[in-house]
Amino acid sequence: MNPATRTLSTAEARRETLVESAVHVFAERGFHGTPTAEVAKAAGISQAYLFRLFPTKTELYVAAVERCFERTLGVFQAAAAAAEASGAEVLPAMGEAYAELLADRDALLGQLQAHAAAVNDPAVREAVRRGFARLYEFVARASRAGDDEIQAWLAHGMLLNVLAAMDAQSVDAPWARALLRPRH
Amino acid sequence: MNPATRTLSTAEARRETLVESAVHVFAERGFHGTPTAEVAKAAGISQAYLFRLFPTKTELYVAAVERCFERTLGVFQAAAAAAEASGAEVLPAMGEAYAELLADRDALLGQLQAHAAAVNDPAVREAVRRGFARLYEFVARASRAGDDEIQAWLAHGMLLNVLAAMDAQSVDAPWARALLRPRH
DNA sequence: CCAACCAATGAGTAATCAGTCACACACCAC
DNA sequence: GTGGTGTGTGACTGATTACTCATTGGTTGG
Repeated sequence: MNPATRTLSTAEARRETLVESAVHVFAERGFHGTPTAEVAKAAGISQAYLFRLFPTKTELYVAAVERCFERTLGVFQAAAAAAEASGAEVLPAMGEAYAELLADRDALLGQLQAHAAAVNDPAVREAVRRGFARLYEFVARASRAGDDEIQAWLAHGMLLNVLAAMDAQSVDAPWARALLRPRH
Repeated sequence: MNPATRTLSTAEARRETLVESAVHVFAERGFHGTPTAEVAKAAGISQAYLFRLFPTKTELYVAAVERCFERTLGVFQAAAAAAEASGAEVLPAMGEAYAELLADRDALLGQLQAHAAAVNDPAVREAVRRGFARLYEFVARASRAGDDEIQAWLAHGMLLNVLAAMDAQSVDAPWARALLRPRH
């Protein structure tokens, strides 16, 4: 039967929506704080089927973490391409692209949660390292900036992650205003 | 009886060792990943007594997060005082003090876990905001640096947190070497 | 049409968790 | 010593969790 008129999805399509739902749900409460039942519910499938698609919670989580990094990388790739097309500086353009991620929240908070989970889970730690490596290598190649500049740029990104986690945008205090201020 | 020869501790002393143990244990696996029984065991008390000293797990966790920030702040205060005494620049001296925290790991990873837990727990979020505010205000006052400089300095700290979480020090790759390199 | 395959689930289960409670023992003032 | 106060625990409990299994029913090639 034509896949478009099927009532059953293919396992691959289900896996795809499951991972997207997982990114969203894990972003709020993290690996340990989010029950698999909740991820299944968000994806519109039964908990039993979740475990058929991903044999363990950790494997699903790793897939979600990888998706987070892919989405982040995608945003920066698009920003870099746009900057090169218009002849603008690549690194500042990618910095401004962070605003898109801040609006989304999922990719940013998902990374933050992944960093926390990486501390004592080897599989997550490997996934985070791979994601970081790809991000660094892309930025280094696309921006042609020096190591110091890239380091400072990535550090600023990590600061934005943390400020997003504590919702600094809704704090009216000097420290919040100073730290959220865009660099010039 | 002389407190030194008591076999029972005072509740206050127990609370103190409990919080210190909590900082250590929560640093590895975070709020949701760490059972209260494990914290009690690390502190050498029963789980029942833990709940007498702190009525909920969240209250204990908030106390541990506050302790993390106090320890971090203490390290920077000491570094700033030493720098002023020797006439050195304050901000770089505090940056080098990060090495002490990296060796300890508890305070650094504790903060990282707190950032993750802050996303959906209002009490933790408030504690993290308070800690961040105090840290920022101390650095601003002690270093007399401009907002941009402080922002970059704190951002670099957040990057070090993340690199500690993924144990980048034991990764032999260009990205790890580049990001761990001290700024000049 | 049918047989083999695959998507999908309801209803579990054993383990773990935060939090409770009744009770034991140490300390100290009198 | 005795009684009152504070320290400390073993033994629970009800809820939640990751994960399983038997089964149903849609889909497809021949």
